[in-house]
Amino acid sequence: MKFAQVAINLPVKNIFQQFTYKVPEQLDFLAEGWRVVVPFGKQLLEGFIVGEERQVDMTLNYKEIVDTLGTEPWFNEEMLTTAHWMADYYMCSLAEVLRLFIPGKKSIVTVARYVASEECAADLTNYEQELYVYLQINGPMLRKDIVALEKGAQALKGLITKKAVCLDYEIKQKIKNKSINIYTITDAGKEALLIGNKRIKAQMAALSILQAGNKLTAAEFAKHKISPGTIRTLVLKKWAEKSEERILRDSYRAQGERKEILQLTDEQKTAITTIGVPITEGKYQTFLLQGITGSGKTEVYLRLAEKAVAAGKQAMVLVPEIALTGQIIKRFKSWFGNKVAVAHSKLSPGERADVWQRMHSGQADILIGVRSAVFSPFAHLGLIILDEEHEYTYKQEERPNYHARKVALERAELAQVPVVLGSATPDLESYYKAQNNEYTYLQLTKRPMTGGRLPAVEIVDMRAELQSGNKSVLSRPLRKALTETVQAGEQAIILLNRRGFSTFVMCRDCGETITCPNCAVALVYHAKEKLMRCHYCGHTAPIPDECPKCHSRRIKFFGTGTEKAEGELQALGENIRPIRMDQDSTTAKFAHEDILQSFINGSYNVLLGTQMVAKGHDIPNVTLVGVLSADSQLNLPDFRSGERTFALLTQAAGRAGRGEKHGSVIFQAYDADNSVLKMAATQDYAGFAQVELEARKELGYPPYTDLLKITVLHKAQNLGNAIAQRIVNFLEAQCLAQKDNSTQIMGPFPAIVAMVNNIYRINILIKSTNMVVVKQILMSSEFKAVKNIYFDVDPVSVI
DNA sequence: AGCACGCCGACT
DNA sequence: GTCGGCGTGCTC
Repeated sequence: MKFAQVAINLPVKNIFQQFTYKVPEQLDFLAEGWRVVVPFGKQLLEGFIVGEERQVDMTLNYKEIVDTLGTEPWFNEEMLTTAHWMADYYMCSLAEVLRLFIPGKKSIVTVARYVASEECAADLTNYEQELYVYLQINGPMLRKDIVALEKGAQALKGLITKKAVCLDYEIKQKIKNKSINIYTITDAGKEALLIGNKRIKAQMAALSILQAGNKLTAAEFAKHKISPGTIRTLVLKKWAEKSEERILRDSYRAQGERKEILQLTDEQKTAITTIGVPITEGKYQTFLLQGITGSGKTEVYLRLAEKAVAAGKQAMVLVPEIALTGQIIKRFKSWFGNKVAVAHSKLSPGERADVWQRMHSGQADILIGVRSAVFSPFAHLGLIILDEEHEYTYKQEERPNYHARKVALERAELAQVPVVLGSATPDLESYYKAQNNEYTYLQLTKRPMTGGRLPAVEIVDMRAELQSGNKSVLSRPLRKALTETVQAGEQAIILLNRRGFSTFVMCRDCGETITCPNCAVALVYHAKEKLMRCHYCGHTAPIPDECPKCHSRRIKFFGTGTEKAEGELQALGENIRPIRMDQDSTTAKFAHEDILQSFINGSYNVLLGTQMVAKGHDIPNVTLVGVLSADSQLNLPDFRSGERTFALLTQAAGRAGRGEKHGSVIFQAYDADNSVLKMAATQDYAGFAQVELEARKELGYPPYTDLLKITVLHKAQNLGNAIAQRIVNFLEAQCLAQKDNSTQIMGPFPAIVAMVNNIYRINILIKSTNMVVVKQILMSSEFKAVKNIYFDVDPVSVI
């Protein structure tokens, strides 16, 4: 390779091209997939070699690759192909995508300093001369320090043009490998041990331990009461050898538990056998595993992973959120011990690098991780599992707006491995594909524990409650059920649907609400901090005692937050001991686990919180689940609001009656006749899917079309609108020119939250059955690199 | 991202 | 007339 195409590791969206670099002779082993250090402009940056450049323009003066990062290529062919596909599909640059495949955003930091050149032929001005001498005396200086000097910027500019200074780079590897000294016995040592020597007892003891233990660390020697001095002597005598070994940090190491082998149902056995075939054969095939809550999907995952491991392969297990996945991690750890690596967003770049290194080197067999784990390197990938595949946390809401499921499927096809998509309430797109035999559909319909009994669900009409004089957030049936549950020594979960439950302030006389001055949203009342806060920009304001508009003192607090609900629960009686779990109470790393633990051990008997109480965990003593305002999300103007509500309610309901006892569920709603609620109450997924799919077909929404959301951000509303309108006009003209009637352009219209931090947000929504062409049109237009324009391919939310 | 270039307002 | 504001464009 004489010349290489290099993608530069820069977090910018407007560099779409690759750059050509000369490969110096001493680095002629370089090939595709290597990470390198290259000069770029005035800086040294990390680059990714993505190919060989054969058509070189000899009139150009190419720069040379400076150094390598690592001792082998980081990207294999499968990763590079996935990256190319992603850049194309998600409308971004290759470099932007490649960055996702490396742990940490930057791998190197370069510090550039100006050095006075050895000789200086040109005439210098007084200031230049002064700086030149200053540099000679004080040594290399940072640009910012020179500029801080009097007339520094001017003098520096002069010296640069007169070639009297040059840049000196210091490259720092950002990720420090944590390593440890390891001692091994040498042949000479073995011999010495064989001969023996009574006068050096400690050394002989150390040698025999070494011979038995093979590799030992200083800490392990200490356990055997062998001092560091003795070890040093052994190394000096060449009886032992010191080497460095990288230690791979693992924050989940402690979670070891007993391996539990559960009895499998026939359905589970069928699923395991069916999916086992492509695992052993090494073939790409996608399975949709739909299992009702409590039907033992995790057990299936474990057996499948075991099959993969038995075949000498690795498994990637993706989960929506690590905090809600304690159970899965525990079970995998109990089965596979330290062969399990866990990757989540709270890992430091170093820790994440270690986890990925374990997968890359094949030291670990199983990777459990969130969205970003889909980019981990694997030595020999054999299986991909996506748990709760319908969850929207798999979609990245920032650039590049990828969906981990989509990426996983792509990688799986390239690596020829099977994918298992598991869910109780599959994403309608996945379900649709399963219906059309694109995916293999497998079902788990029975609960092994309670013989398939699902909880009884009651829908309570809150309007009727209000009419009969109950102003509380708790309906009478729910109060009654709560009292009975705690009296029976059982536990309850109360889910507050966040939306519609934040407390806002409104004037009773003029109807004015207190809104954020920077964003187009109402401020939320926080009782604990005694202030109003904006949930978008963090702006805070004091609690008003009069209306800012009409100065009326008749101000009312609307809505009910978790805090208020907690108060009402406590008022029910002293038998009720509620604990709250929401964003505010779970900021610490394991606070979530702690709260759950104290609920499980019975210190509290009512768990109250937002969406997170509905997910993941399995508490046998919970027999009652109440959902306050079950329908609040249904009113959002988003075509997926029905699907979201159905999934949430089904999951929440599934928390009741996980143990021996039968569970009951209460949905409180203002629109009690809503068909989505009714179908969620009877857990009728197939019925819901049929109705919903028909509606999607009618309205031209996924899975019948593809969506692309374009957002324009601008501090001036009219200018933003003008840009958006230009995009729409351009697209309409292009579609007309290409006689494309498979594309529908909607908008521009202001986003639901029309302004955040004083920046207006204007949306355009494109529905198309021919999205590839639409993307091509946009990517060859002037709009592709404009910084205020954002493309979101397959948006999760269209509002 | 950095950094240079370039075009307009407030100062020695 | 010069310093320096940040809008724009380029980096093999």
